[in-house]
Amino acid sequence: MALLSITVDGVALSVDSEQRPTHIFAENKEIVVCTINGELKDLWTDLKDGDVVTGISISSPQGLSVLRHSTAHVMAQAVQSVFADTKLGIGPPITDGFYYDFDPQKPFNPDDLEKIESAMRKIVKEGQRFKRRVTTEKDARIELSAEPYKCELIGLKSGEGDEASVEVGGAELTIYDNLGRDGKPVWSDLCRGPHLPSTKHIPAFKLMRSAGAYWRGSEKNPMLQRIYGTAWPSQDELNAYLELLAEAEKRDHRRLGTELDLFSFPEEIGSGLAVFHPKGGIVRRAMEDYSRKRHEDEGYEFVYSPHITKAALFETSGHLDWYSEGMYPPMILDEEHHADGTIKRAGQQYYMKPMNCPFHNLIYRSRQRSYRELPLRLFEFGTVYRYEKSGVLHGITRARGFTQDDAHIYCTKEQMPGELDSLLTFVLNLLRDYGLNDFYLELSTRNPEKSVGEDSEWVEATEALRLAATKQNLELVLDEGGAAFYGPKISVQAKDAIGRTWQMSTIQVDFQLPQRFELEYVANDSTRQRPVMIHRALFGSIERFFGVLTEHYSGAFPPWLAPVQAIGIPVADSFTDYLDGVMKAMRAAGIRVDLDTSDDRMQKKVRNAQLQKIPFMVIAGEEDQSAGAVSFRYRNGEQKNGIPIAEAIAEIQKAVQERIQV
RNA sequence: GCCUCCCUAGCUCAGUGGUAGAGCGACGCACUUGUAAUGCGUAGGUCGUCAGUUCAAUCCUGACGGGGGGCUCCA
Repeated sequence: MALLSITVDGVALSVDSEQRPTHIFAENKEIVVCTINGELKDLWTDLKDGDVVTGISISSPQGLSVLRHSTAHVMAQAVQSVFADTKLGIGPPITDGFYYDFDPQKPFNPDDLEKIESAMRKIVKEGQRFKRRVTTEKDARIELSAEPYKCELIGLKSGEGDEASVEVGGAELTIYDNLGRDGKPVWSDLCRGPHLPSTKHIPAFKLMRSAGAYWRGSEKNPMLQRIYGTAWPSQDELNAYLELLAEAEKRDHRRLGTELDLFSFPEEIGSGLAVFHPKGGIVRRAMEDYSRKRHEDEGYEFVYSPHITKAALFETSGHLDWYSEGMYPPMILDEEHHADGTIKRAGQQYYMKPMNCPFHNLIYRSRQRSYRELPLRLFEFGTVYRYEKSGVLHGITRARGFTQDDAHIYCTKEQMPGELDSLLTFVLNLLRDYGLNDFYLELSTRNPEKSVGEDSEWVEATEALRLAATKQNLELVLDEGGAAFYGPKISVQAKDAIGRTWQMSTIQVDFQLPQRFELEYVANDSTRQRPVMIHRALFGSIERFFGVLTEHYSGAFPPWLAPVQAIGIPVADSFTDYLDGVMKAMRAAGIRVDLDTSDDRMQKKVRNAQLQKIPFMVIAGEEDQSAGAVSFRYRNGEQKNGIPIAEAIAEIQKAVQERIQV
């Protein structure tokens, strides 16, 4: 028997030539796949002399991907066993799980998912081995003649980067056979691999939902049925993941919006159009007031513009050419008709504004501008209307009418780097004030095929953005070619309390609009120059930011944002008058208070206040009254008794002023 | 826009081809209580809208409106 000299996890070993990684790592159940000479391979791969083998744990990022990809295969096998005549699409791993696209006779329903899941459990229990087999394009086409989508993929073998590469992206065209107990293939799928050694290595999985999805991601293609699933190295990790989802559902802003009486979407108004109730109104106003104050401090000037405009403005800006399908259709005014219905006099078209920048440009252009005025920073809480496709609406975070905290900065080329730098610092600090602390930045650069402007302009602006970003000491992710056609941008991504990422602020350089609006300033040498224009929004939309904060805080807003900052709860009715006096003093001190004078027992009042997530419960009974004091109960259940009234007021005021969470 | 599921009281949800029920909430009465639900009672619904099938529709079918989950999109 021949011996091979190989390196395993950095240690030189001699093994006999029959040995494969699965034998070498047999002791360590965590190892489910390996790299051989740097390439990710099955544990069943044949070894050669000199190979460098490294075991990959199921819990590592690569291991998780393989686990999830293999689980997708098991699901596909189960689907075809339960629903014969189902054609296969693709089935890659994704964050936290996997999906597989199918073309079934009938779309799946929730009962089907249960059937599929139990078929999967059977396959997992059988411990089918995943066996790699190299094939040729010709043979594969014959073998997969019943799988039209797979055949389409074979032709795309060289395709890189898209999800289909999981199937056919490797150097060789390969098929994975699942071997039954007798060692014979029970199911096969065109796939690049690698896979777990066997289906028995899938510790914990669950099917989540089915959904429609366009074949290969294009709406021009037929729609397939996608099933999403999740898979984890242990049942505990699966449970933790499911708990996270349950937690996310509990803090869903749409649910909290109803529970806390913040806002609603009356059907009568229309899809994607919200009304804010008094309590939501308080939160929103607190958000706006603080933002306004900070912008004032930062040298912004406040402007206002109308909600509708004649078409010409959006012709100048170009929006009617590019985005008219995203705009509400025009109102036609003053049109006159002949008796036969033909047009006697053409009307004027007015549009709802989908953005504010053209208006701000008109303000800039309303008179001659001097270099001494720059940078000119125009700010507006501008309400815009966009005809979003019905399927994309999502509560208050993706609506058809919303208000941007929109500003446009006009500056000289020389001022741009400094302006971007201070702007980014301002943005991040403001977001921190609202309680978001975990950020990364994304720099979107030019797509040469779809962009306007000079190379030198792009380079200059992109470098200025990059420099500003680098200074923040935050992770910077490059979004190559992801810029809008008119200029590069930085976006701030923020992580919320349960680790979800939200795209927040954007800072965008625009080479297009100053030109289209012929914006100019008079430079110190009397020449006319074109200013640089920077678009920026911190919240993006106030409504969306409201929704994000609601989910981030799970409705338990910090005192400065809370609709009711303190609620008075008498131990019994006889203390209501005393507490009313305390509440009046608090109100006079600028605190938003409520007094619970209902018939409920004190315990019930505490419960209600707790469910309303009110930061301070101010409780008073005999002991407090005789001491001229109150007792606090906080949202976390802690309490503090016998606080003199003045101290109680000071404590609340301090929390509000310092915008701390309690 | 596309696929799919859903719409019953203010909220959360049961239920049936013969015009409906619970819990919470609201309102009333009694009770007067020190940190997450006191008891009793009352009111509240043309079962999203409009058509169709049927002797009969909240239930079946269709269209429309609104919503959920995805896909595509997101200036």
